[in-house]
Amino acid sequence: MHSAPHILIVDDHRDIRDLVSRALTKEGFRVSVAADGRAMRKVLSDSRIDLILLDLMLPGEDGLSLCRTLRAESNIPIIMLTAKGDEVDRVIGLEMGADDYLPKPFGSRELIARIKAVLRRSQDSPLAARSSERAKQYRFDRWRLDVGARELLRDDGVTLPLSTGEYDLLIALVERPQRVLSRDQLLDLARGRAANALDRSIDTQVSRLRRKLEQDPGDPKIIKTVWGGGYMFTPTVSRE
Amino acid sequence: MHSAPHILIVDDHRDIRDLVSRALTKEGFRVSVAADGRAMRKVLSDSRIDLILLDLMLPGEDGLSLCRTLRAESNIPIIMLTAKGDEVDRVIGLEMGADDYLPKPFGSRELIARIKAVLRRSQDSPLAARSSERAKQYRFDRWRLDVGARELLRDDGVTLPLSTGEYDLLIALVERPQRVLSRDQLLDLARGRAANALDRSIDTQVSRLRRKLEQDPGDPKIIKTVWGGGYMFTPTVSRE
DNA sequence: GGCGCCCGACAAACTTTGTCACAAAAAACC
DNA sequence: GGTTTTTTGTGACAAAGTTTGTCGGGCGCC
Repeated sequence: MHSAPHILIVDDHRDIRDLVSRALTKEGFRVSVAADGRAMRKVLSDSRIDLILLDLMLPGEDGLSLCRTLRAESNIPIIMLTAKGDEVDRVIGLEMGADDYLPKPFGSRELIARIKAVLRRSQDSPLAARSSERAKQYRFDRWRLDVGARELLRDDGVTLPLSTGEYDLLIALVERPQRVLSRDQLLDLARGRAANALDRSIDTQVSRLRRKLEQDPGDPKIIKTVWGGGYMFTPTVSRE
Repeated sequence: MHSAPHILIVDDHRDIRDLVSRALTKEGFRVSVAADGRAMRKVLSDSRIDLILLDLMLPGEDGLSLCRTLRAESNIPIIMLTAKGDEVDRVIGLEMGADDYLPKPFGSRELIARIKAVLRRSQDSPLAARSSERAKQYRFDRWRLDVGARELLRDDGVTLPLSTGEYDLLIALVERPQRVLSRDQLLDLARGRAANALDRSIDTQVSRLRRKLEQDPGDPKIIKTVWGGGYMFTPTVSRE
């Protein structure tokens, strides 16, 4: 990936979030933050995260159980952070599926080195790590999107070929129906990169998708434009 | 083997992983690391490993039971590492099927010597190591791939001859259906070597495979291209 | 109703992939 | 042991896919 990886920091201490966030930003990463599990889930559904820094001690649901939940549904690499440096936590963290473990206090140099190491490792298996696994199908309007076969089927049986870019964008939309998604978000979700000022690539891709799946591309019913906001995927989607 | 062997280090101590990793890389090996059994299995499914360095003491599933499991399903050579230098472990390790045994602390010179010895030994009996896989068949689309006979059979009874390279690539794909595999991964899985910058050999081989097993090689349904990502084997595969 | 900004469309520039021809390497054959 | 045949890798070029630039029209705001 030639674009900056997107790191999510989950920690209830604002000072830590700010400190780490600044260090990572300076290093060129894109950074999001969350103070607890609920906020974490929100960020995960709004953007594509390449790695999570997860504090062990959190209010409400603690880091370990979050880690286990995350592992159950995705392969996003996790680095555990913890104040206690004892062996027990370390072992538990790795058992829960963390990819690495870093005891506080840590220096930013070390943190960055660890992050890069974990990212490098997880990139050896690039797309395998991305979408939640089991073969699925989505149904909406008169369409069926087969995730295993990367195919778009119309109710009358016709198979519409989708390019990789169209497919990735459609998945991002279909998995977040009835929500306004900004171009930035879509670019992040579908391509894993940030937008630069005059970025029209999402517009172009939406236009191509509409041409393929709208009955009247001039009056779109499925992917609607939200003026000044982005796009919204309006049909109800059923997962199978 | 004219290409660098790929060694997997399984140890929960980061410092050991890093140290050994550095020593082996300097020696010209390709290296992957894993902190526990889960990570180990992930690496094994994503790449072709020529030898495993397995720590006896691991969080969760311990080294001995991992060793036994590994032996049950593959013949990858294993060198056991252990902190306790007593005789008992050594005997147990070898009984579990390890190919060699190395007590910590060990020097990198000694480690490398043992690795080379084990690799040499396992290459002396290359086919013995391979054919112990019980004869299998894979079915997909209208094809049947007979692993024992290295034959590709179409439902109408026609046998399609496959070259060694085509066969190896097809096996790599068939064993990882519905997953995007990068060219690097495929090269590693099918040829056991790393890619150099302008490597088009996988493209060519995929093209040749498509010509043989797709109905319309111009619009492939079985091996799909993921633009910027690699290839994906889309049919559901059943093992017999 | 006019103004400025956002969006859609199209084309140009660029990147990635497919395939061909041929050379190199490996295997088979005599 | 040398020659023929088959298979595999490589570079070139065409085709497909994606991003960027530009322009005109439409939308909201005043």
